[in-house]
Amino acid sequence: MDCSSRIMCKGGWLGAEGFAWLPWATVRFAPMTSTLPNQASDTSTAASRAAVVPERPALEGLEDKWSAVWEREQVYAFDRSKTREQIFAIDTPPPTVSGSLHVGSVSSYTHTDLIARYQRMRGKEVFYPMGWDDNGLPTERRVQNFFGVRCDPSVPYDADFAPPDKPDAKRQVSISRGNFIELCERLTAEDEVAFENLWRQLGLSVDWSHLYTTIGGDSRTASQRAFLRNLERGEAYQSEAPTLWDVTFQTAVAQAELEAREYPGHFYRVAFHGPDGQVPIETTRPELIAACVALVAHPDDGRYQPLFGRTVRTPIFAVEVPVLAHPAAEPDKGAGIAMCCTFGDLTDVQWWRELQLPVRAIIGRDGRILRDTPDWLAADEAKAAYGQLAAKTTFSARETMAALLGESADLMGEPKPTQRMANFYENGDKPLEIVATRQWYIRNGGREEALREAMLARGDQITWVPPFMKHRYANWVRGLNGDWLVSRQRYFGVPFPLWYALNADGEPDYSAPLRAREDRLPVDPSSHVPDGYDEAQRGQPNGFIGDPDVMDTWATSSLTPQIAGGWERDPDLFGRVFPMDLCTQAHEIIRTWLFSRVVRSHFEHGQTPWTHAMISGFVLDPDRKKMSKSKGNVTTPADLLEKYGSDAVRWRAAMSRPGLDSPFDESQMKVGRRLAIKVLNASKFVLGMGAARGDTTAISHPLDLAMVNRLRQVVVEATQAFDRLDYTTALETTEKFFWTFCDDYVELVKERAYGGRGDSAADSARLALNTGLSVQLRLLAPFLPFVSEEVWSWSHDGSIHRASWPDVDVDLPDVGNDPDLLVAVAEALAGLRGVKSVAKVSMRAEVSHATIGGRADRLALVAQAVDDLKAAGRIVGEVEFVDTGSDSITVDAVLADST
RNA sequence: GGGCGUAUAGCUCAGCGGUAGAGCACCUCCCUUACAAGGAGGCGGCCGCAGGUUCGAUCCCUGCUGCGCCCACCA
Repeated sequence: MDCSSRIMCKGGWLGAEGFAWLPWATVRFAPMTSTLPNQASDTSTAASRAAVVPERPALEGLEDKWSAVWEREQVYAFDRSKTREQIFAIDTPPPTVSGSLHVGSVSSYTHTDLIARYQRMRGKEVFYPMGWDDNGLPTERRVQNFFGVRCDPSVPYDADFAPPDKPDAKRQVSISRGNFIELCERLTAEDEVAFENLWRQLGLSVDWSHLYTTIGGDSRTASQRAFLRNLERGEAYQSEAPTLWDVTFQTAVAQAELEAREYPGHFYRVAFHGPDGQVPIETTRPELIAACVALVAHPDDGRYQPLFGRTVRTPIFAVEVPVLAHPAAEPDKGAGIAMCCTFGDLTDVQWWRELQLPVRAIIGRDGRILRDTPDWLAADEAKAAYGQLAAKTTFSARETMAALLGESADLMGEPKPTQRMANFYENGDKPLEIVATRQWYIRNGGREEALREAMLARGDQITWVPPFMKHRYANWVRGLNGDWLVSRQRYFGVPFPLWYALNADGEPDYSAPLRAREDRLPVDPSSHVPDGYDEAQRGQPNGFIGDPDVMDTWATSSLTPQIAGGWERDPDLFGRVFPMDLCTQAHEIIRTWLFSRVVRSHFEHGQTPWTHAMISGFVLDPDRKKMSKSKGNVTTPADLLEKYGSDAVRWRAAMSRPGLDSPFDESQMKVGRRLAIKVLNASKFVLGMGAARGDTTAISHPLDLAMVNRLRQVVVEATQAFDRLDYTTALETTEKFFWTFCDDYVELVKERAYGGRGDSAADSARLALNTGLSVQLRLLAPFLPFVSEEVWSWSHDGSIHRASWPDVDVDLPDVGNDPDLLVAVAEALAGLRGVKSVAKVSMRAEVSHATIGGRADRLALVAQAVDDLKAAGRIVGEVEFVDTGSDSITVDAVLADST
């Protein structure tokens, strides 16, 4: 070995005995345990198979290559022979198929996959199914236009049906619900292929044999069974009540699907006619004056107290309505007295209910003013005025009313423009109306304190990541103002498994629904017949009709753990995966998907559906606005994956922590790509270094031992981070070490590994390099599944994704060496580089004399690896150590050229 | 209006009672036999504002302010 350099000592602290234990004299590490681990032998064979390392490794093509291999070898197949304790089960959101996947989806699903891959390498059998949410309105609309058909539930199923050759949007063919669903399935199947391909390209380690769709048979069966049981236990009920109604889709919608948006309008100051003169009110909806049932003011409002208990006459229609007191009226809003109509808003509903007012509805399900003149309008002038409104949309009826009020001098002053917030269906573009209809509800705590508390308690049983997301859940549950409205007046959804008997007059008896038997599910009540009836009795007096409605899409997706887990369909499987370990999703659907699953699981199983909920943030556009298709600021993920590689995009996703929104920044993708390329090149170097003799016990050089010990710390930290679902810290810890490994450690040991200082010294370096690489590849595998698999394949037969997660007791000998040795030597090397950089010379420039300053104990560490430092720093002359007492290592160097 | 989060370098973000950190960007230099799709070095901060606790506060407490999200808000 090269001992030609003299170690000089100024302070006298570095006596000859200080080097007695230097590693080339004595090997100092704990002996390996008798059971030599697999990975240790792997690393020793790794170098010998280096012939397969490609000459110029590249990222291009790795996605196609490895996703095909993973599929062929069923690397991610779930082994259902494992017990519940050995299994890690994940409930992941089924993407809406008729939408499109965006970078936010890619980010969020990657987060799930990181955990899945980590748990799999930790030895868990991971149950990671995927679903497609193809059940819902967007699909319906698309199918109608694409095929030129419309669903008519009264039409019987036609097994030989074929869609029109030339779709005619204006003359859509009426088809049965069964046929309509078949067309929906046919169209969504194409989208689902594209979705699956994208997920495979992204590297999601899903077991595709467990794929489900929310409109598929298993989902229909599970949805109907769960509903029937809710009904049986009294958790589901029907009610005829004012309901939020979307006039475009002509369906009821639930509280969870509302979105408040700004909506332009005007305040109209309108005179009602009181016994003592005019009573002005302010309204934004004068078209509802015909539906007015009362005026309401606050009980303490002195202005209106004289009117309480008396009546006033409505303008134009001359209907006498009472003036009533209710605390929900706000004196400082508008005129302080409001007209209560059936129904203009939810406050109207409250007044109507609590003041026991009559129903005077004038808006139909199509959002237009009812055609027939209501019977409460008696005066001829009133009937004439109504005739001008009938069949108009609310918008044009409002204009007509304003004109009429102007003519009758009941409009006081000019209407004042205003921006008000109005409730919209989240997928709709017109404000919701309120229409009294018969609907199905599932209890969710919105009306019962005890159930609400139970749901809050369920929230407490879940471990939330990040923890503050629990507030979102609690906030929502506390703010519920009614039960969950689950029926929709639509077709492409799961039908209610119910029929209603018709009496002699052909009127349905809603009080005693005819229920489908569980063993006949799934049923379509428009095609199937209830027990005891035959098809000929459908719609006939004393016969039956099917329930025409379908369930809310969330009524199905609220059962994804049950659907994916085989509830009642495959009890053996269900017993192994439920309750699940993890649910992952974005924060926007805590109120819908997450909460509704808790509700269903609470009723059916008496527990939460999973133990942990990991909530992703959004990917925002560069201006920190939420990305949305309507804004046109969506970046398509396929292009990104193509341009930078999936590993790079996954890296970017992994850098955003759970629950935190993160702006999209394409330059970040380059950073991830650089890491992936670095993995290729560093691996090529290490594996191309040649064979090393022995196992990890032959690692003997102090620098190598320090690297190994530092890596032990990294493994512990990354593992602890992953265990608390903090994948970002796991990545940062690993990556930071990896760059040090490449930039400092590899550079320091390069010459020695090439054999420049003898076989024993070379073996130590090569073994440490191989061990270090093996461990780091496995630490990186969840993040960079493609490049890590590629590199692993150069020296292994099996998949890295089924290799074991690094274990300090198995992979890395505990050598009791100070990990700071690597840090201190790297600082010294950086100092040498700094000198050269300032002198603007090549890093290859030789150094004739170097003076290294620092605290004595750290200098002693540097001294142990001074041979490698001299090689890497091209120091041809002496190295002098000076005790400066400072924590940091400083370097002065004389360049050979300038001496 | 209620709730939650957030405010640190030009950008994206760590840190968190003890002398301010990383990556990107920018500037300078270097073709070095794993990697020029590289490498090395450097410039760059009233750690939002104001109080308080403390020997000491970017960190803990209080109050403001900005930004974001969720909820409520249709007279």
